[in-house]
Amino acid sequence: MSERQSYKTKHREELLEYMKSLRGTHITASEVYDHMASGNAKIGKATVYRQLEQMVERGQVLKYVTDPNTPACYEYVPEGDHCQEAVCFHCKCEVCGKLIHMHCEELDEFQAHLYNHHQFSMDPRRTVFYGICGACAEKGSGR
Amino acid sequence: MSERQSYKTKHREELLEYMKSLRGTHITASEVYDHMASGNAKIGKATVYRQLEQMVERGQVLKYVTDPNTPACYEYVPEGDHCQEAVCFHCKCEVCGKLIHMHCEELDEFQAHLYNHHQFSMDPRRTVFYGICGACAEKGSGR
DNA sequence: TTGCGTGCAAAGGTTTTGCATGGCA
DNA sequence: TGCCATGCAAAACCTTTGCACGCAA
Repeated sequence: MSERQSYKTKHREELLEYMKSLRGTHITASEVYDHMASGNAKIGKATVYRQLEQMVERGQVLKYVTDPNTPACYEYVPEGDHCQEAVCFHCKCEVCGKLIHMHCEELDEFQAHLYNHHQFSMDPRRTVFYGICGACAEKGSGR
Repeated sequence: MSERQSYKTKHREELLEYMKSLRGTHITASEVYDHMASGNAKIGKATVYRQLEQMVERGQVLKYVTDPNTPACYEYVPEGDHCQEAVCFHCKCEVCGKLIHMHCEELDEFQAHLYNHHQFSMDPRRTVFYGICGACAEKGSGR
């Protein structure tokens, strides 16, 4: 299986640069598109999707899918962090739909526990915790 | 937070019965719809989606989402495995597709941590941990 | 010159929703 | 009687695709 050729274009660089600048956060394709449109460099929506897809294939960017009817989120993977290093976890609020970033020791510990006691290697890049975020819980309680 | 009422209808029973019969396998909403249509009981597509959604809310069925452009998959959770009292979590092996049920203290603690420190109430009925099970990891290591 | 990259608009496919009607309790 | 369930079709949504042109190598 031969890798497909790829050219180094201005758009590719700009997009990757933007993704890098968001280090530690995720973003949807639409948001990327909007951002690029608001700047001086206007990039078509299809191109955004195509470039993002390529970045995912190269492992430069992670893609999170939560629901079929919700836009996918993309996140830049810092150079050194490739593979197992500390990756972010995500929580998805079922009320407001927000995808929340998370990074904490307890999670790492729990992951280790899963591996040591249950022989299960959880993949944080695929796993999303569903539930209700604090803000929505507050509003909802007064329902 | 009050649970919403729900009636016991013929369609609900038939759908749940069908999901049960698929024990150990997942299926898409469309496939469920097609199956029901081929039988004598014709059930509307919207109803299939709505019932499946309710089953997910009750923890009777798990929902898997892979890609935004791919239909979601549903899988029945065997009775014995979803315990009423203690909450049950699920791990899904991405290699063999096996659904693993578990509940352990560490998990409960982690859930509590999420709530206390991140104000996030995780819903174990909707959350699925993706990863690789012990058996597959062993086989895979010789890759 | 070759073949990937790009833009636009249209297509594609799944899931949701509106609304009137039917059925459970 | 009061709600929930259902069906149908239309709507909504994100994402992909077709095609002609531009640009990297």
